[in-house]
Amino acid sequence: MDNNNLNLYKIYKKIFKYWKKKKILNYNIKNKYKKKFIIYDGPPSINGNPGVHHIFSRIIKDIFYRFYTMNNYKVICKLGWDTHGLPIEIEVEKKLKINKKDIGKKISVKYYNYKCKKFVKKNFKKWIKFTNQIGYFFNKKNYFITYSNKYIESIWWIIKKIYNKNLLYKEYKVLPYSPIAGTPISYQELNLPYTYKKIKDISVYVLFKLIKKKIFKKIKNKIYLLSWTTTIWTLPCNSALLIKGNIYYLLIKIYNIYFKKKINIIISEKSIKNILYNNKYKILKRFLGKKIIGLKYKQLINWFNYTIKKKKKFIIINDNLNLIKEDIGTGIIHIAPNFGKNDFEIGKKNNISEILYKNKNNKLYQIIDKNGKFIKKVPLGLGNKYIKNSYYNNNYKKNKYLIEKIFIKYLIKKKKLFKIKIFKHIYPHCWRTNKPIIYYPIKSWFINLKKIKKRIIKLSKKINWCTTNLIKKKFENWLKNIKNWNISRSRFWGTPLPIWKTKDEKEYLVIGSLKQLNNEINKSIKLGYINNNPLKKKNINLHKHFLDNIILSSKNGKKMFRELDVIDVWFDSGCSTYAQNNYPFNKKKKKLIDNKIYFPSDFISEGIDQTRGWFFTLHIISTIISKYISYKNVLPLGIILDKKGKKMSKSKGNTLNPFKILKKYGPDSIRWYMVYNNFPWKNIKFNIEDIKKIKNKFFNTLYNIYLFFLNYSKIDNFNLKDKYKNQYIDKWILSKLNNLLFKTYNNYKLYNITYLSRDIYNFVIYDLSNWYIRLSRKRFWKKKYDNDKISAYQTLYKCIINVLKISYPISPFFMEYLFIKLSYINKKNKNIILKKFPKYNKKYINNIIENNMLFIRKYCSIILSLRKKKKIKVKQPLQSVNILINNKNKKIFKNINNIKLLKKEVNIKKINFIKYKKLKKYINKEIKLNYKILGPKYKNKIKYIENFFKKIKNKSISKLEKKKYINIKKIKINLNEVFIIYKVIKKNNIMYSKNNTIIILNTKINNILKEEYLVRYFINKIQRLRKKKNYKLIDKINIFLYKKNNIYKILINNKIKICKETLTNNIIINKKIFKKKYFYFNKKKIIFNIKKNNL
RNA sequence: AGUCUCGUAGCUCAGAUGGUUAGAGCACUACACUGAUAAUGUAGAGGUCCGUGGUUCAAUUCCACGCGAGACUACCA
Repeated sequence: MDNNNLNLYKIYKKIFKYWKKKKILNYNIKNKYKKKFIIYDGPPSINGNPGVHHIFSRIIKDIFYRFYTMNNYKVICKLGWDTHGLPIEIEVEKKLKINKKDIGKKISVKYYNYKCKKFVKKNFKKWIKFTNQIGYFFNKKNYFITYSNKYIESIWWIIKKIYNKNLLYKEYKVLPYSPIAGTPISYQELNLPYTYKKIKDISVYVLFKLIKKKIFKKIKNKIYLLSWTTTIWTLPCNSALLIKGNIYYLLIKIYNIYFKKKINIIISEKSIKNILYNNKYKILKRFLGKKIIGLKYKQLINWFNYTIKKKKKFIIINDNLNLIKEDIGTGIIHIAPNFGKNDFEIGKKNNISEILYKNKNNKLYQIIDKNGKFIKKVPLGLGNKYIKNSYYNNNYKKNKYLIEKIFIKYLIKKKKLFKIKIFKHIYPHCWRTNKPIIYYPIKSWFINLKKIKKRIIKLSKKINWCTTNLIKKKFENWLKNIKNWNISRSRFWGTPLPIWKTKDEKEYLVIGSLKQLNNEINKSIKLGYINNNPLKKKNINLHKHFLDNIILSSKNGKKMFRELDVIDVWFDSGCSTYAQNNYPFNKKKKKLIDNKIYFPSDFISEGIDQTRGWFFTLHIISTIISKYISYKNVLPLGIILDKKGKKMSKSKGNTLNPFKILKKYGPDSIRWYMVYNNFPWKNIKFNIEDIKKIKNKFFNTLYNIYLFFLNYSKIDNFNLKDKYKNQYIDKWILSKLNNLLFKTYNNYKLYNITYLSRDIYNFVIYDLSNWYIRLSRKRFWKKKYDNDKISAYQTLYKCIINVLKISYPISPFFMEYLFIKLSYINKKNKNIILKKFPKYNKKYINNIIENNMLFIRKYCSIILSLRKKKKIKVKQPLQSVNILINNKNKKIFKNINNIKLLKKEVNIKKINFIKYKKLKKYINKEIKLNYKILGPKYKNKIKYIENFFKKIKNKSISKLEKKKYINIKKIKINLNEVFIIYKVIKKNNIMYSKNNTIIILNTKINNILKEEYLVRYFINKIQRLRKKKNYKLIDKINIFLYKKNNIYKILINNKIKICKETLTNNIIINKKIFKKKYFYFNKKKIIFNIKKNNL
C-alpha cells in the first residue's frame, strides 16, 4: 500500500458504511452496563448551515460518549436542535423579502410560521449529514426538536410552575429594544459577545431657556441651561433636567457662534473645559446646584406637549442616583423618561411625566413607534422616518446623519444650539440584526431572578468548570449582578406564551398542559365564546397562529385573550433538560429525572459564549424547577477564529465550509487537531496548514508503524501465542506505554483531552517511532525467528493496539480501520468500542529503565552534535569517547544494555569512563559564580568577587576543589557557591561540558575505521539498488563486482557481513559487468551490479 | 469609560517566589540516515523577553507610567 495515498476521508466513508451495516452507529450496543453517563446536548440554532465551530462542540461530546461507552457506561445523550426564534425568522424574512410589519398583513402568521418550519426542516437535513460526518451519530429514534408540540407543552408546564411560584410578572418598563427585529432584547442577549460596538454619533449641546426666579434677579438677559446629548431624537420628549445639588455651577457669559452674540449659560464649574474652543467667557455667578433645583424652564422642542396629569414637567431635579460625572458633558443631563433606563427610573422617582401624542380619540401614543420610526405627526419631514439612519438597509450612506442634520437645522433656526461634537462611543447592538438597539417603554413578562439570586449562586458553586478558575469566577460574579429575565418577545415563530388575560388585564390564566387547555376550551365553548374545540383537529400545531384564535373564560366568566407574545428562544433551550423528555407528561422519563438518574447531566460542553446563554438558562431553570444543578461538569469551548485571529463571521467572509474541509482531510485529523492544538476553552486559530501537519505527522507515522508491523509479521507468520521473554528495550517501551495508559485514563476522567492527546502524540512520534522502531529495526530484519524477534513483535503489537484504543475516542474512524486490519492477529479484535478501555498494568512500569533511556537519549544527542561539529558522518565509526563518571550516570552505565545502546546509536567502538582526577589531561578550568547564593550574601561586593575570578588560574581552582573553599581577602567563598566550567585542550578531541556532564569525543579516524565505513557504505548502495529494482524483501541476489583496484579486497574480506545484510548468495568478481552501476569512495570508482537469484 | 488578562524567535506558545548561556513545536537552512522512504534523525540560524522610568548587587520577571491586543462591565447624558 502506498503511504501518500492515506486518505482519511475514504477511510471514514468505509468505516461509516461498515458501522451502519453492523448497526454499531448508535453507541449503546454493549450488553452489560454498570452505570449511566448523562450528556446534555446544547441544541444549536439551525438558522443556516453548520459552521466550523459546531464541529468542535459536537466532537467534544462524542469523545466522552465513546470513552464512557468503552468503560461500560450506558451513555445517555439526546441530540437536539433549537428551531425557534429571531435567527430563523430573520433568515425567512430575507427569503420572503418582507419586514416584520408585513407579517399578519401581506402574509398571514400561519403562512409565515409554515415557512419558518419548512426552512428549519430543510436545514435539519444538512445538519444530520454534518453530524454524521464528524463522527457524531444521529439516531432517528432519539432526538429532540424545539418546535414539537411535546416540547412546547413541557415549556408551558415550566412557565406555569414559575408563575405558581410567584416568579412570573408583567411590568411596564423601558427595555433594550431592537426596532428592526421588533422585539425587546434581554440583558442576557445584550451580554452575548460582540454586541457592543464602537460607533460615531453626532452629539449636540443645546440651550434650555430658564424661567427666571429670585436668584437671578440682577441678570438682565435670558439665561440658558446648557445640556449635552448623543441621542438627538429624544429631545422632543425632554421633560426634566438633572443637576447635582452639592456641586458648583457657574453662570457665564460666552460667545455663541450660531447666534453671533454673547449669551448667558449655566454649566457646572468643572465641565467648562468641555465646551471651550478658545472662547473667552466671563463668570457672572457661582452657586451650588441645589439653589436652582425645582426651577422651571421652557420646553425645548414643543411639537408635542401632552403630559400625564398630576405629574411634573420641564423642571430641574436633583440627581439622587449619582449619574452625573463631572468630567463629561455639562453637569446638566437631559431627561426623557420614555427613552432611557435611567431616565425612566428618575422619572418614576421624581414623578416626572412622559411627553406623549394624543389623537382625536384621546388615545395616547409614543412619538416613536415600535419600528423605530417617528410617528406621522412629527413635523419637518421627520414623520415615518427611522430615528437612526443605520436602520436603513440600502441608502444608509446617502442618508448618513440625515436625522441629526434636520434637528440641527431646526435648533439653529430656533436659536437653541450651542455646539456640535462628533462623539465616538461603544453602543449595544442587537445580536441578530446587528443594528443598534434603543431603550423603549414596553410591557413585558419577566422572571424574577433577583428573588432567587441566593439559591442560584449557592447552587452554581456545585458546578465543576473543567477549565481555569477565571471563567468560573466570572460566571459567579455575573450571577451576583443578575437581572430579572425578560422572556417575552413580540415575534411570531416561537413557543407561544401560554397566558390568557381579560381585556382589563385584571385576571390572568396560565396554561400548563394540553389537558388543561382542553378543559378551559370546553368551558369556553359552553359559554359560547368559541364554537368548536380546535384541539380535536388532526394536526394541531401549538404555535401563535393556532392559539391566538382561542378565547377562554375567566373565573368571573369574562372573555380571555391570549398574550400575543412568544417566549425568548433562550428559554426554550434552557428547558431542554425537562422538555427533551417531555417532562412531566412522559411518566417513565419523569421517574428517571425525579430519581436523579437522567438528571443532572454529568457533562455539558458548548461555546464559551453560551456562558451567558445556555449554561445560564439551564442553570436558572433547574434551580427553579428541581432546586438543583442541572450539570455537574461543564467544559466551555473557545471561539473559532480564522488563522489571523479574527472571529469567523459571514459578514467578514472568513468562514470555512466544514463539508469541504471534512472531505479534504477527513474527520479524524480535524478532530485530533481541535483537541491537540490548544486547550478547549482557549480560542482556536483555525489553520488548515496545521491540520495538514497533524495528518502528515501523526496519522502518517501511525500508519507507517502499522505498515512496518504488517510487512514483517506476515513474512514471519507471527502468532500472538508465540512465547517470549522481553528484551531491555521492550521493557522500556512497555513501561512507557503503561505510564501512558495510566495518564490517559485519568485525563479522560478529568476532561483534560488536550494533555492526553499530546501525550499520545509524543508517545507515537518520539518513543515508538523515532526510538523504539528505529532501534529495533534490525531485530525484525534478521532471519532467525527467535525470542528476540518474537518479543519485538509482541511488544510492537501491544503498543499499536493500545494506542489505537486510547486514541479511538478522539479519532474513531482511522483507529477502527487499523484495528480491523490488524484483526488477522487476533480474531476477537473487531470493534474498538466493544473493547474495554485499557488500563495500565503496574508490573510493566519500570521507572529506572525509563530514566536510563532518557539519559542515553540525551547522551546520544550530545555525541551526535559533537560529530556534527567536526563533520563526521554517523556512518563513520569512531574509536572512542570519554565520559566523566559522576553520581548520576554511575548507576546507569553499570547496566551493559545502556552502554550497548549508546555505542550502537552513535557508532562508537569504545566508551571510556574517566574519573574526575584524570580530567586534567584534557581540559582547562574556569569559574563562574552562583549568583543565587552569592548575590544576597555579598550584595554590592559581588562585582569585586567577579573580577577576582576572572583572573584566577588553574592551580588556584584545583586548590579550591581540594579545600572546598577559597579566601579572597576577608571573603570566604565555598566550592558550592561557584560553578566550574571546562574547556578542552587536546588535539583530535572535542568536548561537551555542562553542569556535571563532560563528554570528550576522540575524532581520530584510522584505517580500520575507514574500512568499516566503506563496507557500510557499500551495503547501503546495494540496498538502494535492490529497492530501485523493485526486488521483494525476501528476494535473494548475487552481487557482481568489477575487479580493478585493491578497494575490492576490503569488500571481499567483509563478504559474510555484506551477504547477511543484503540477502546475498554470493559476491562474484567479474572482468566484465553488464549495465554498470558505480559510486565513488575516496575518489576511487567502484563498479558493481546485482541480480536476483532465488535459488 | 471602568475592571481584568495579556504583550517572549517568522508563526503558535512555555517559563521563572528576580540570579549561570531565556525554552519547546512548526516553518526555514544545512547535513545525515534510509527496505516504515514524498517517512525519519541531527544540527544551525532567530530574541532589545512592547517602550520609558523606578526599586535592587542583579529586572524579561516586582512597581509606576505609556503604547498595543483581548475579555468582561456599562444606556455613562
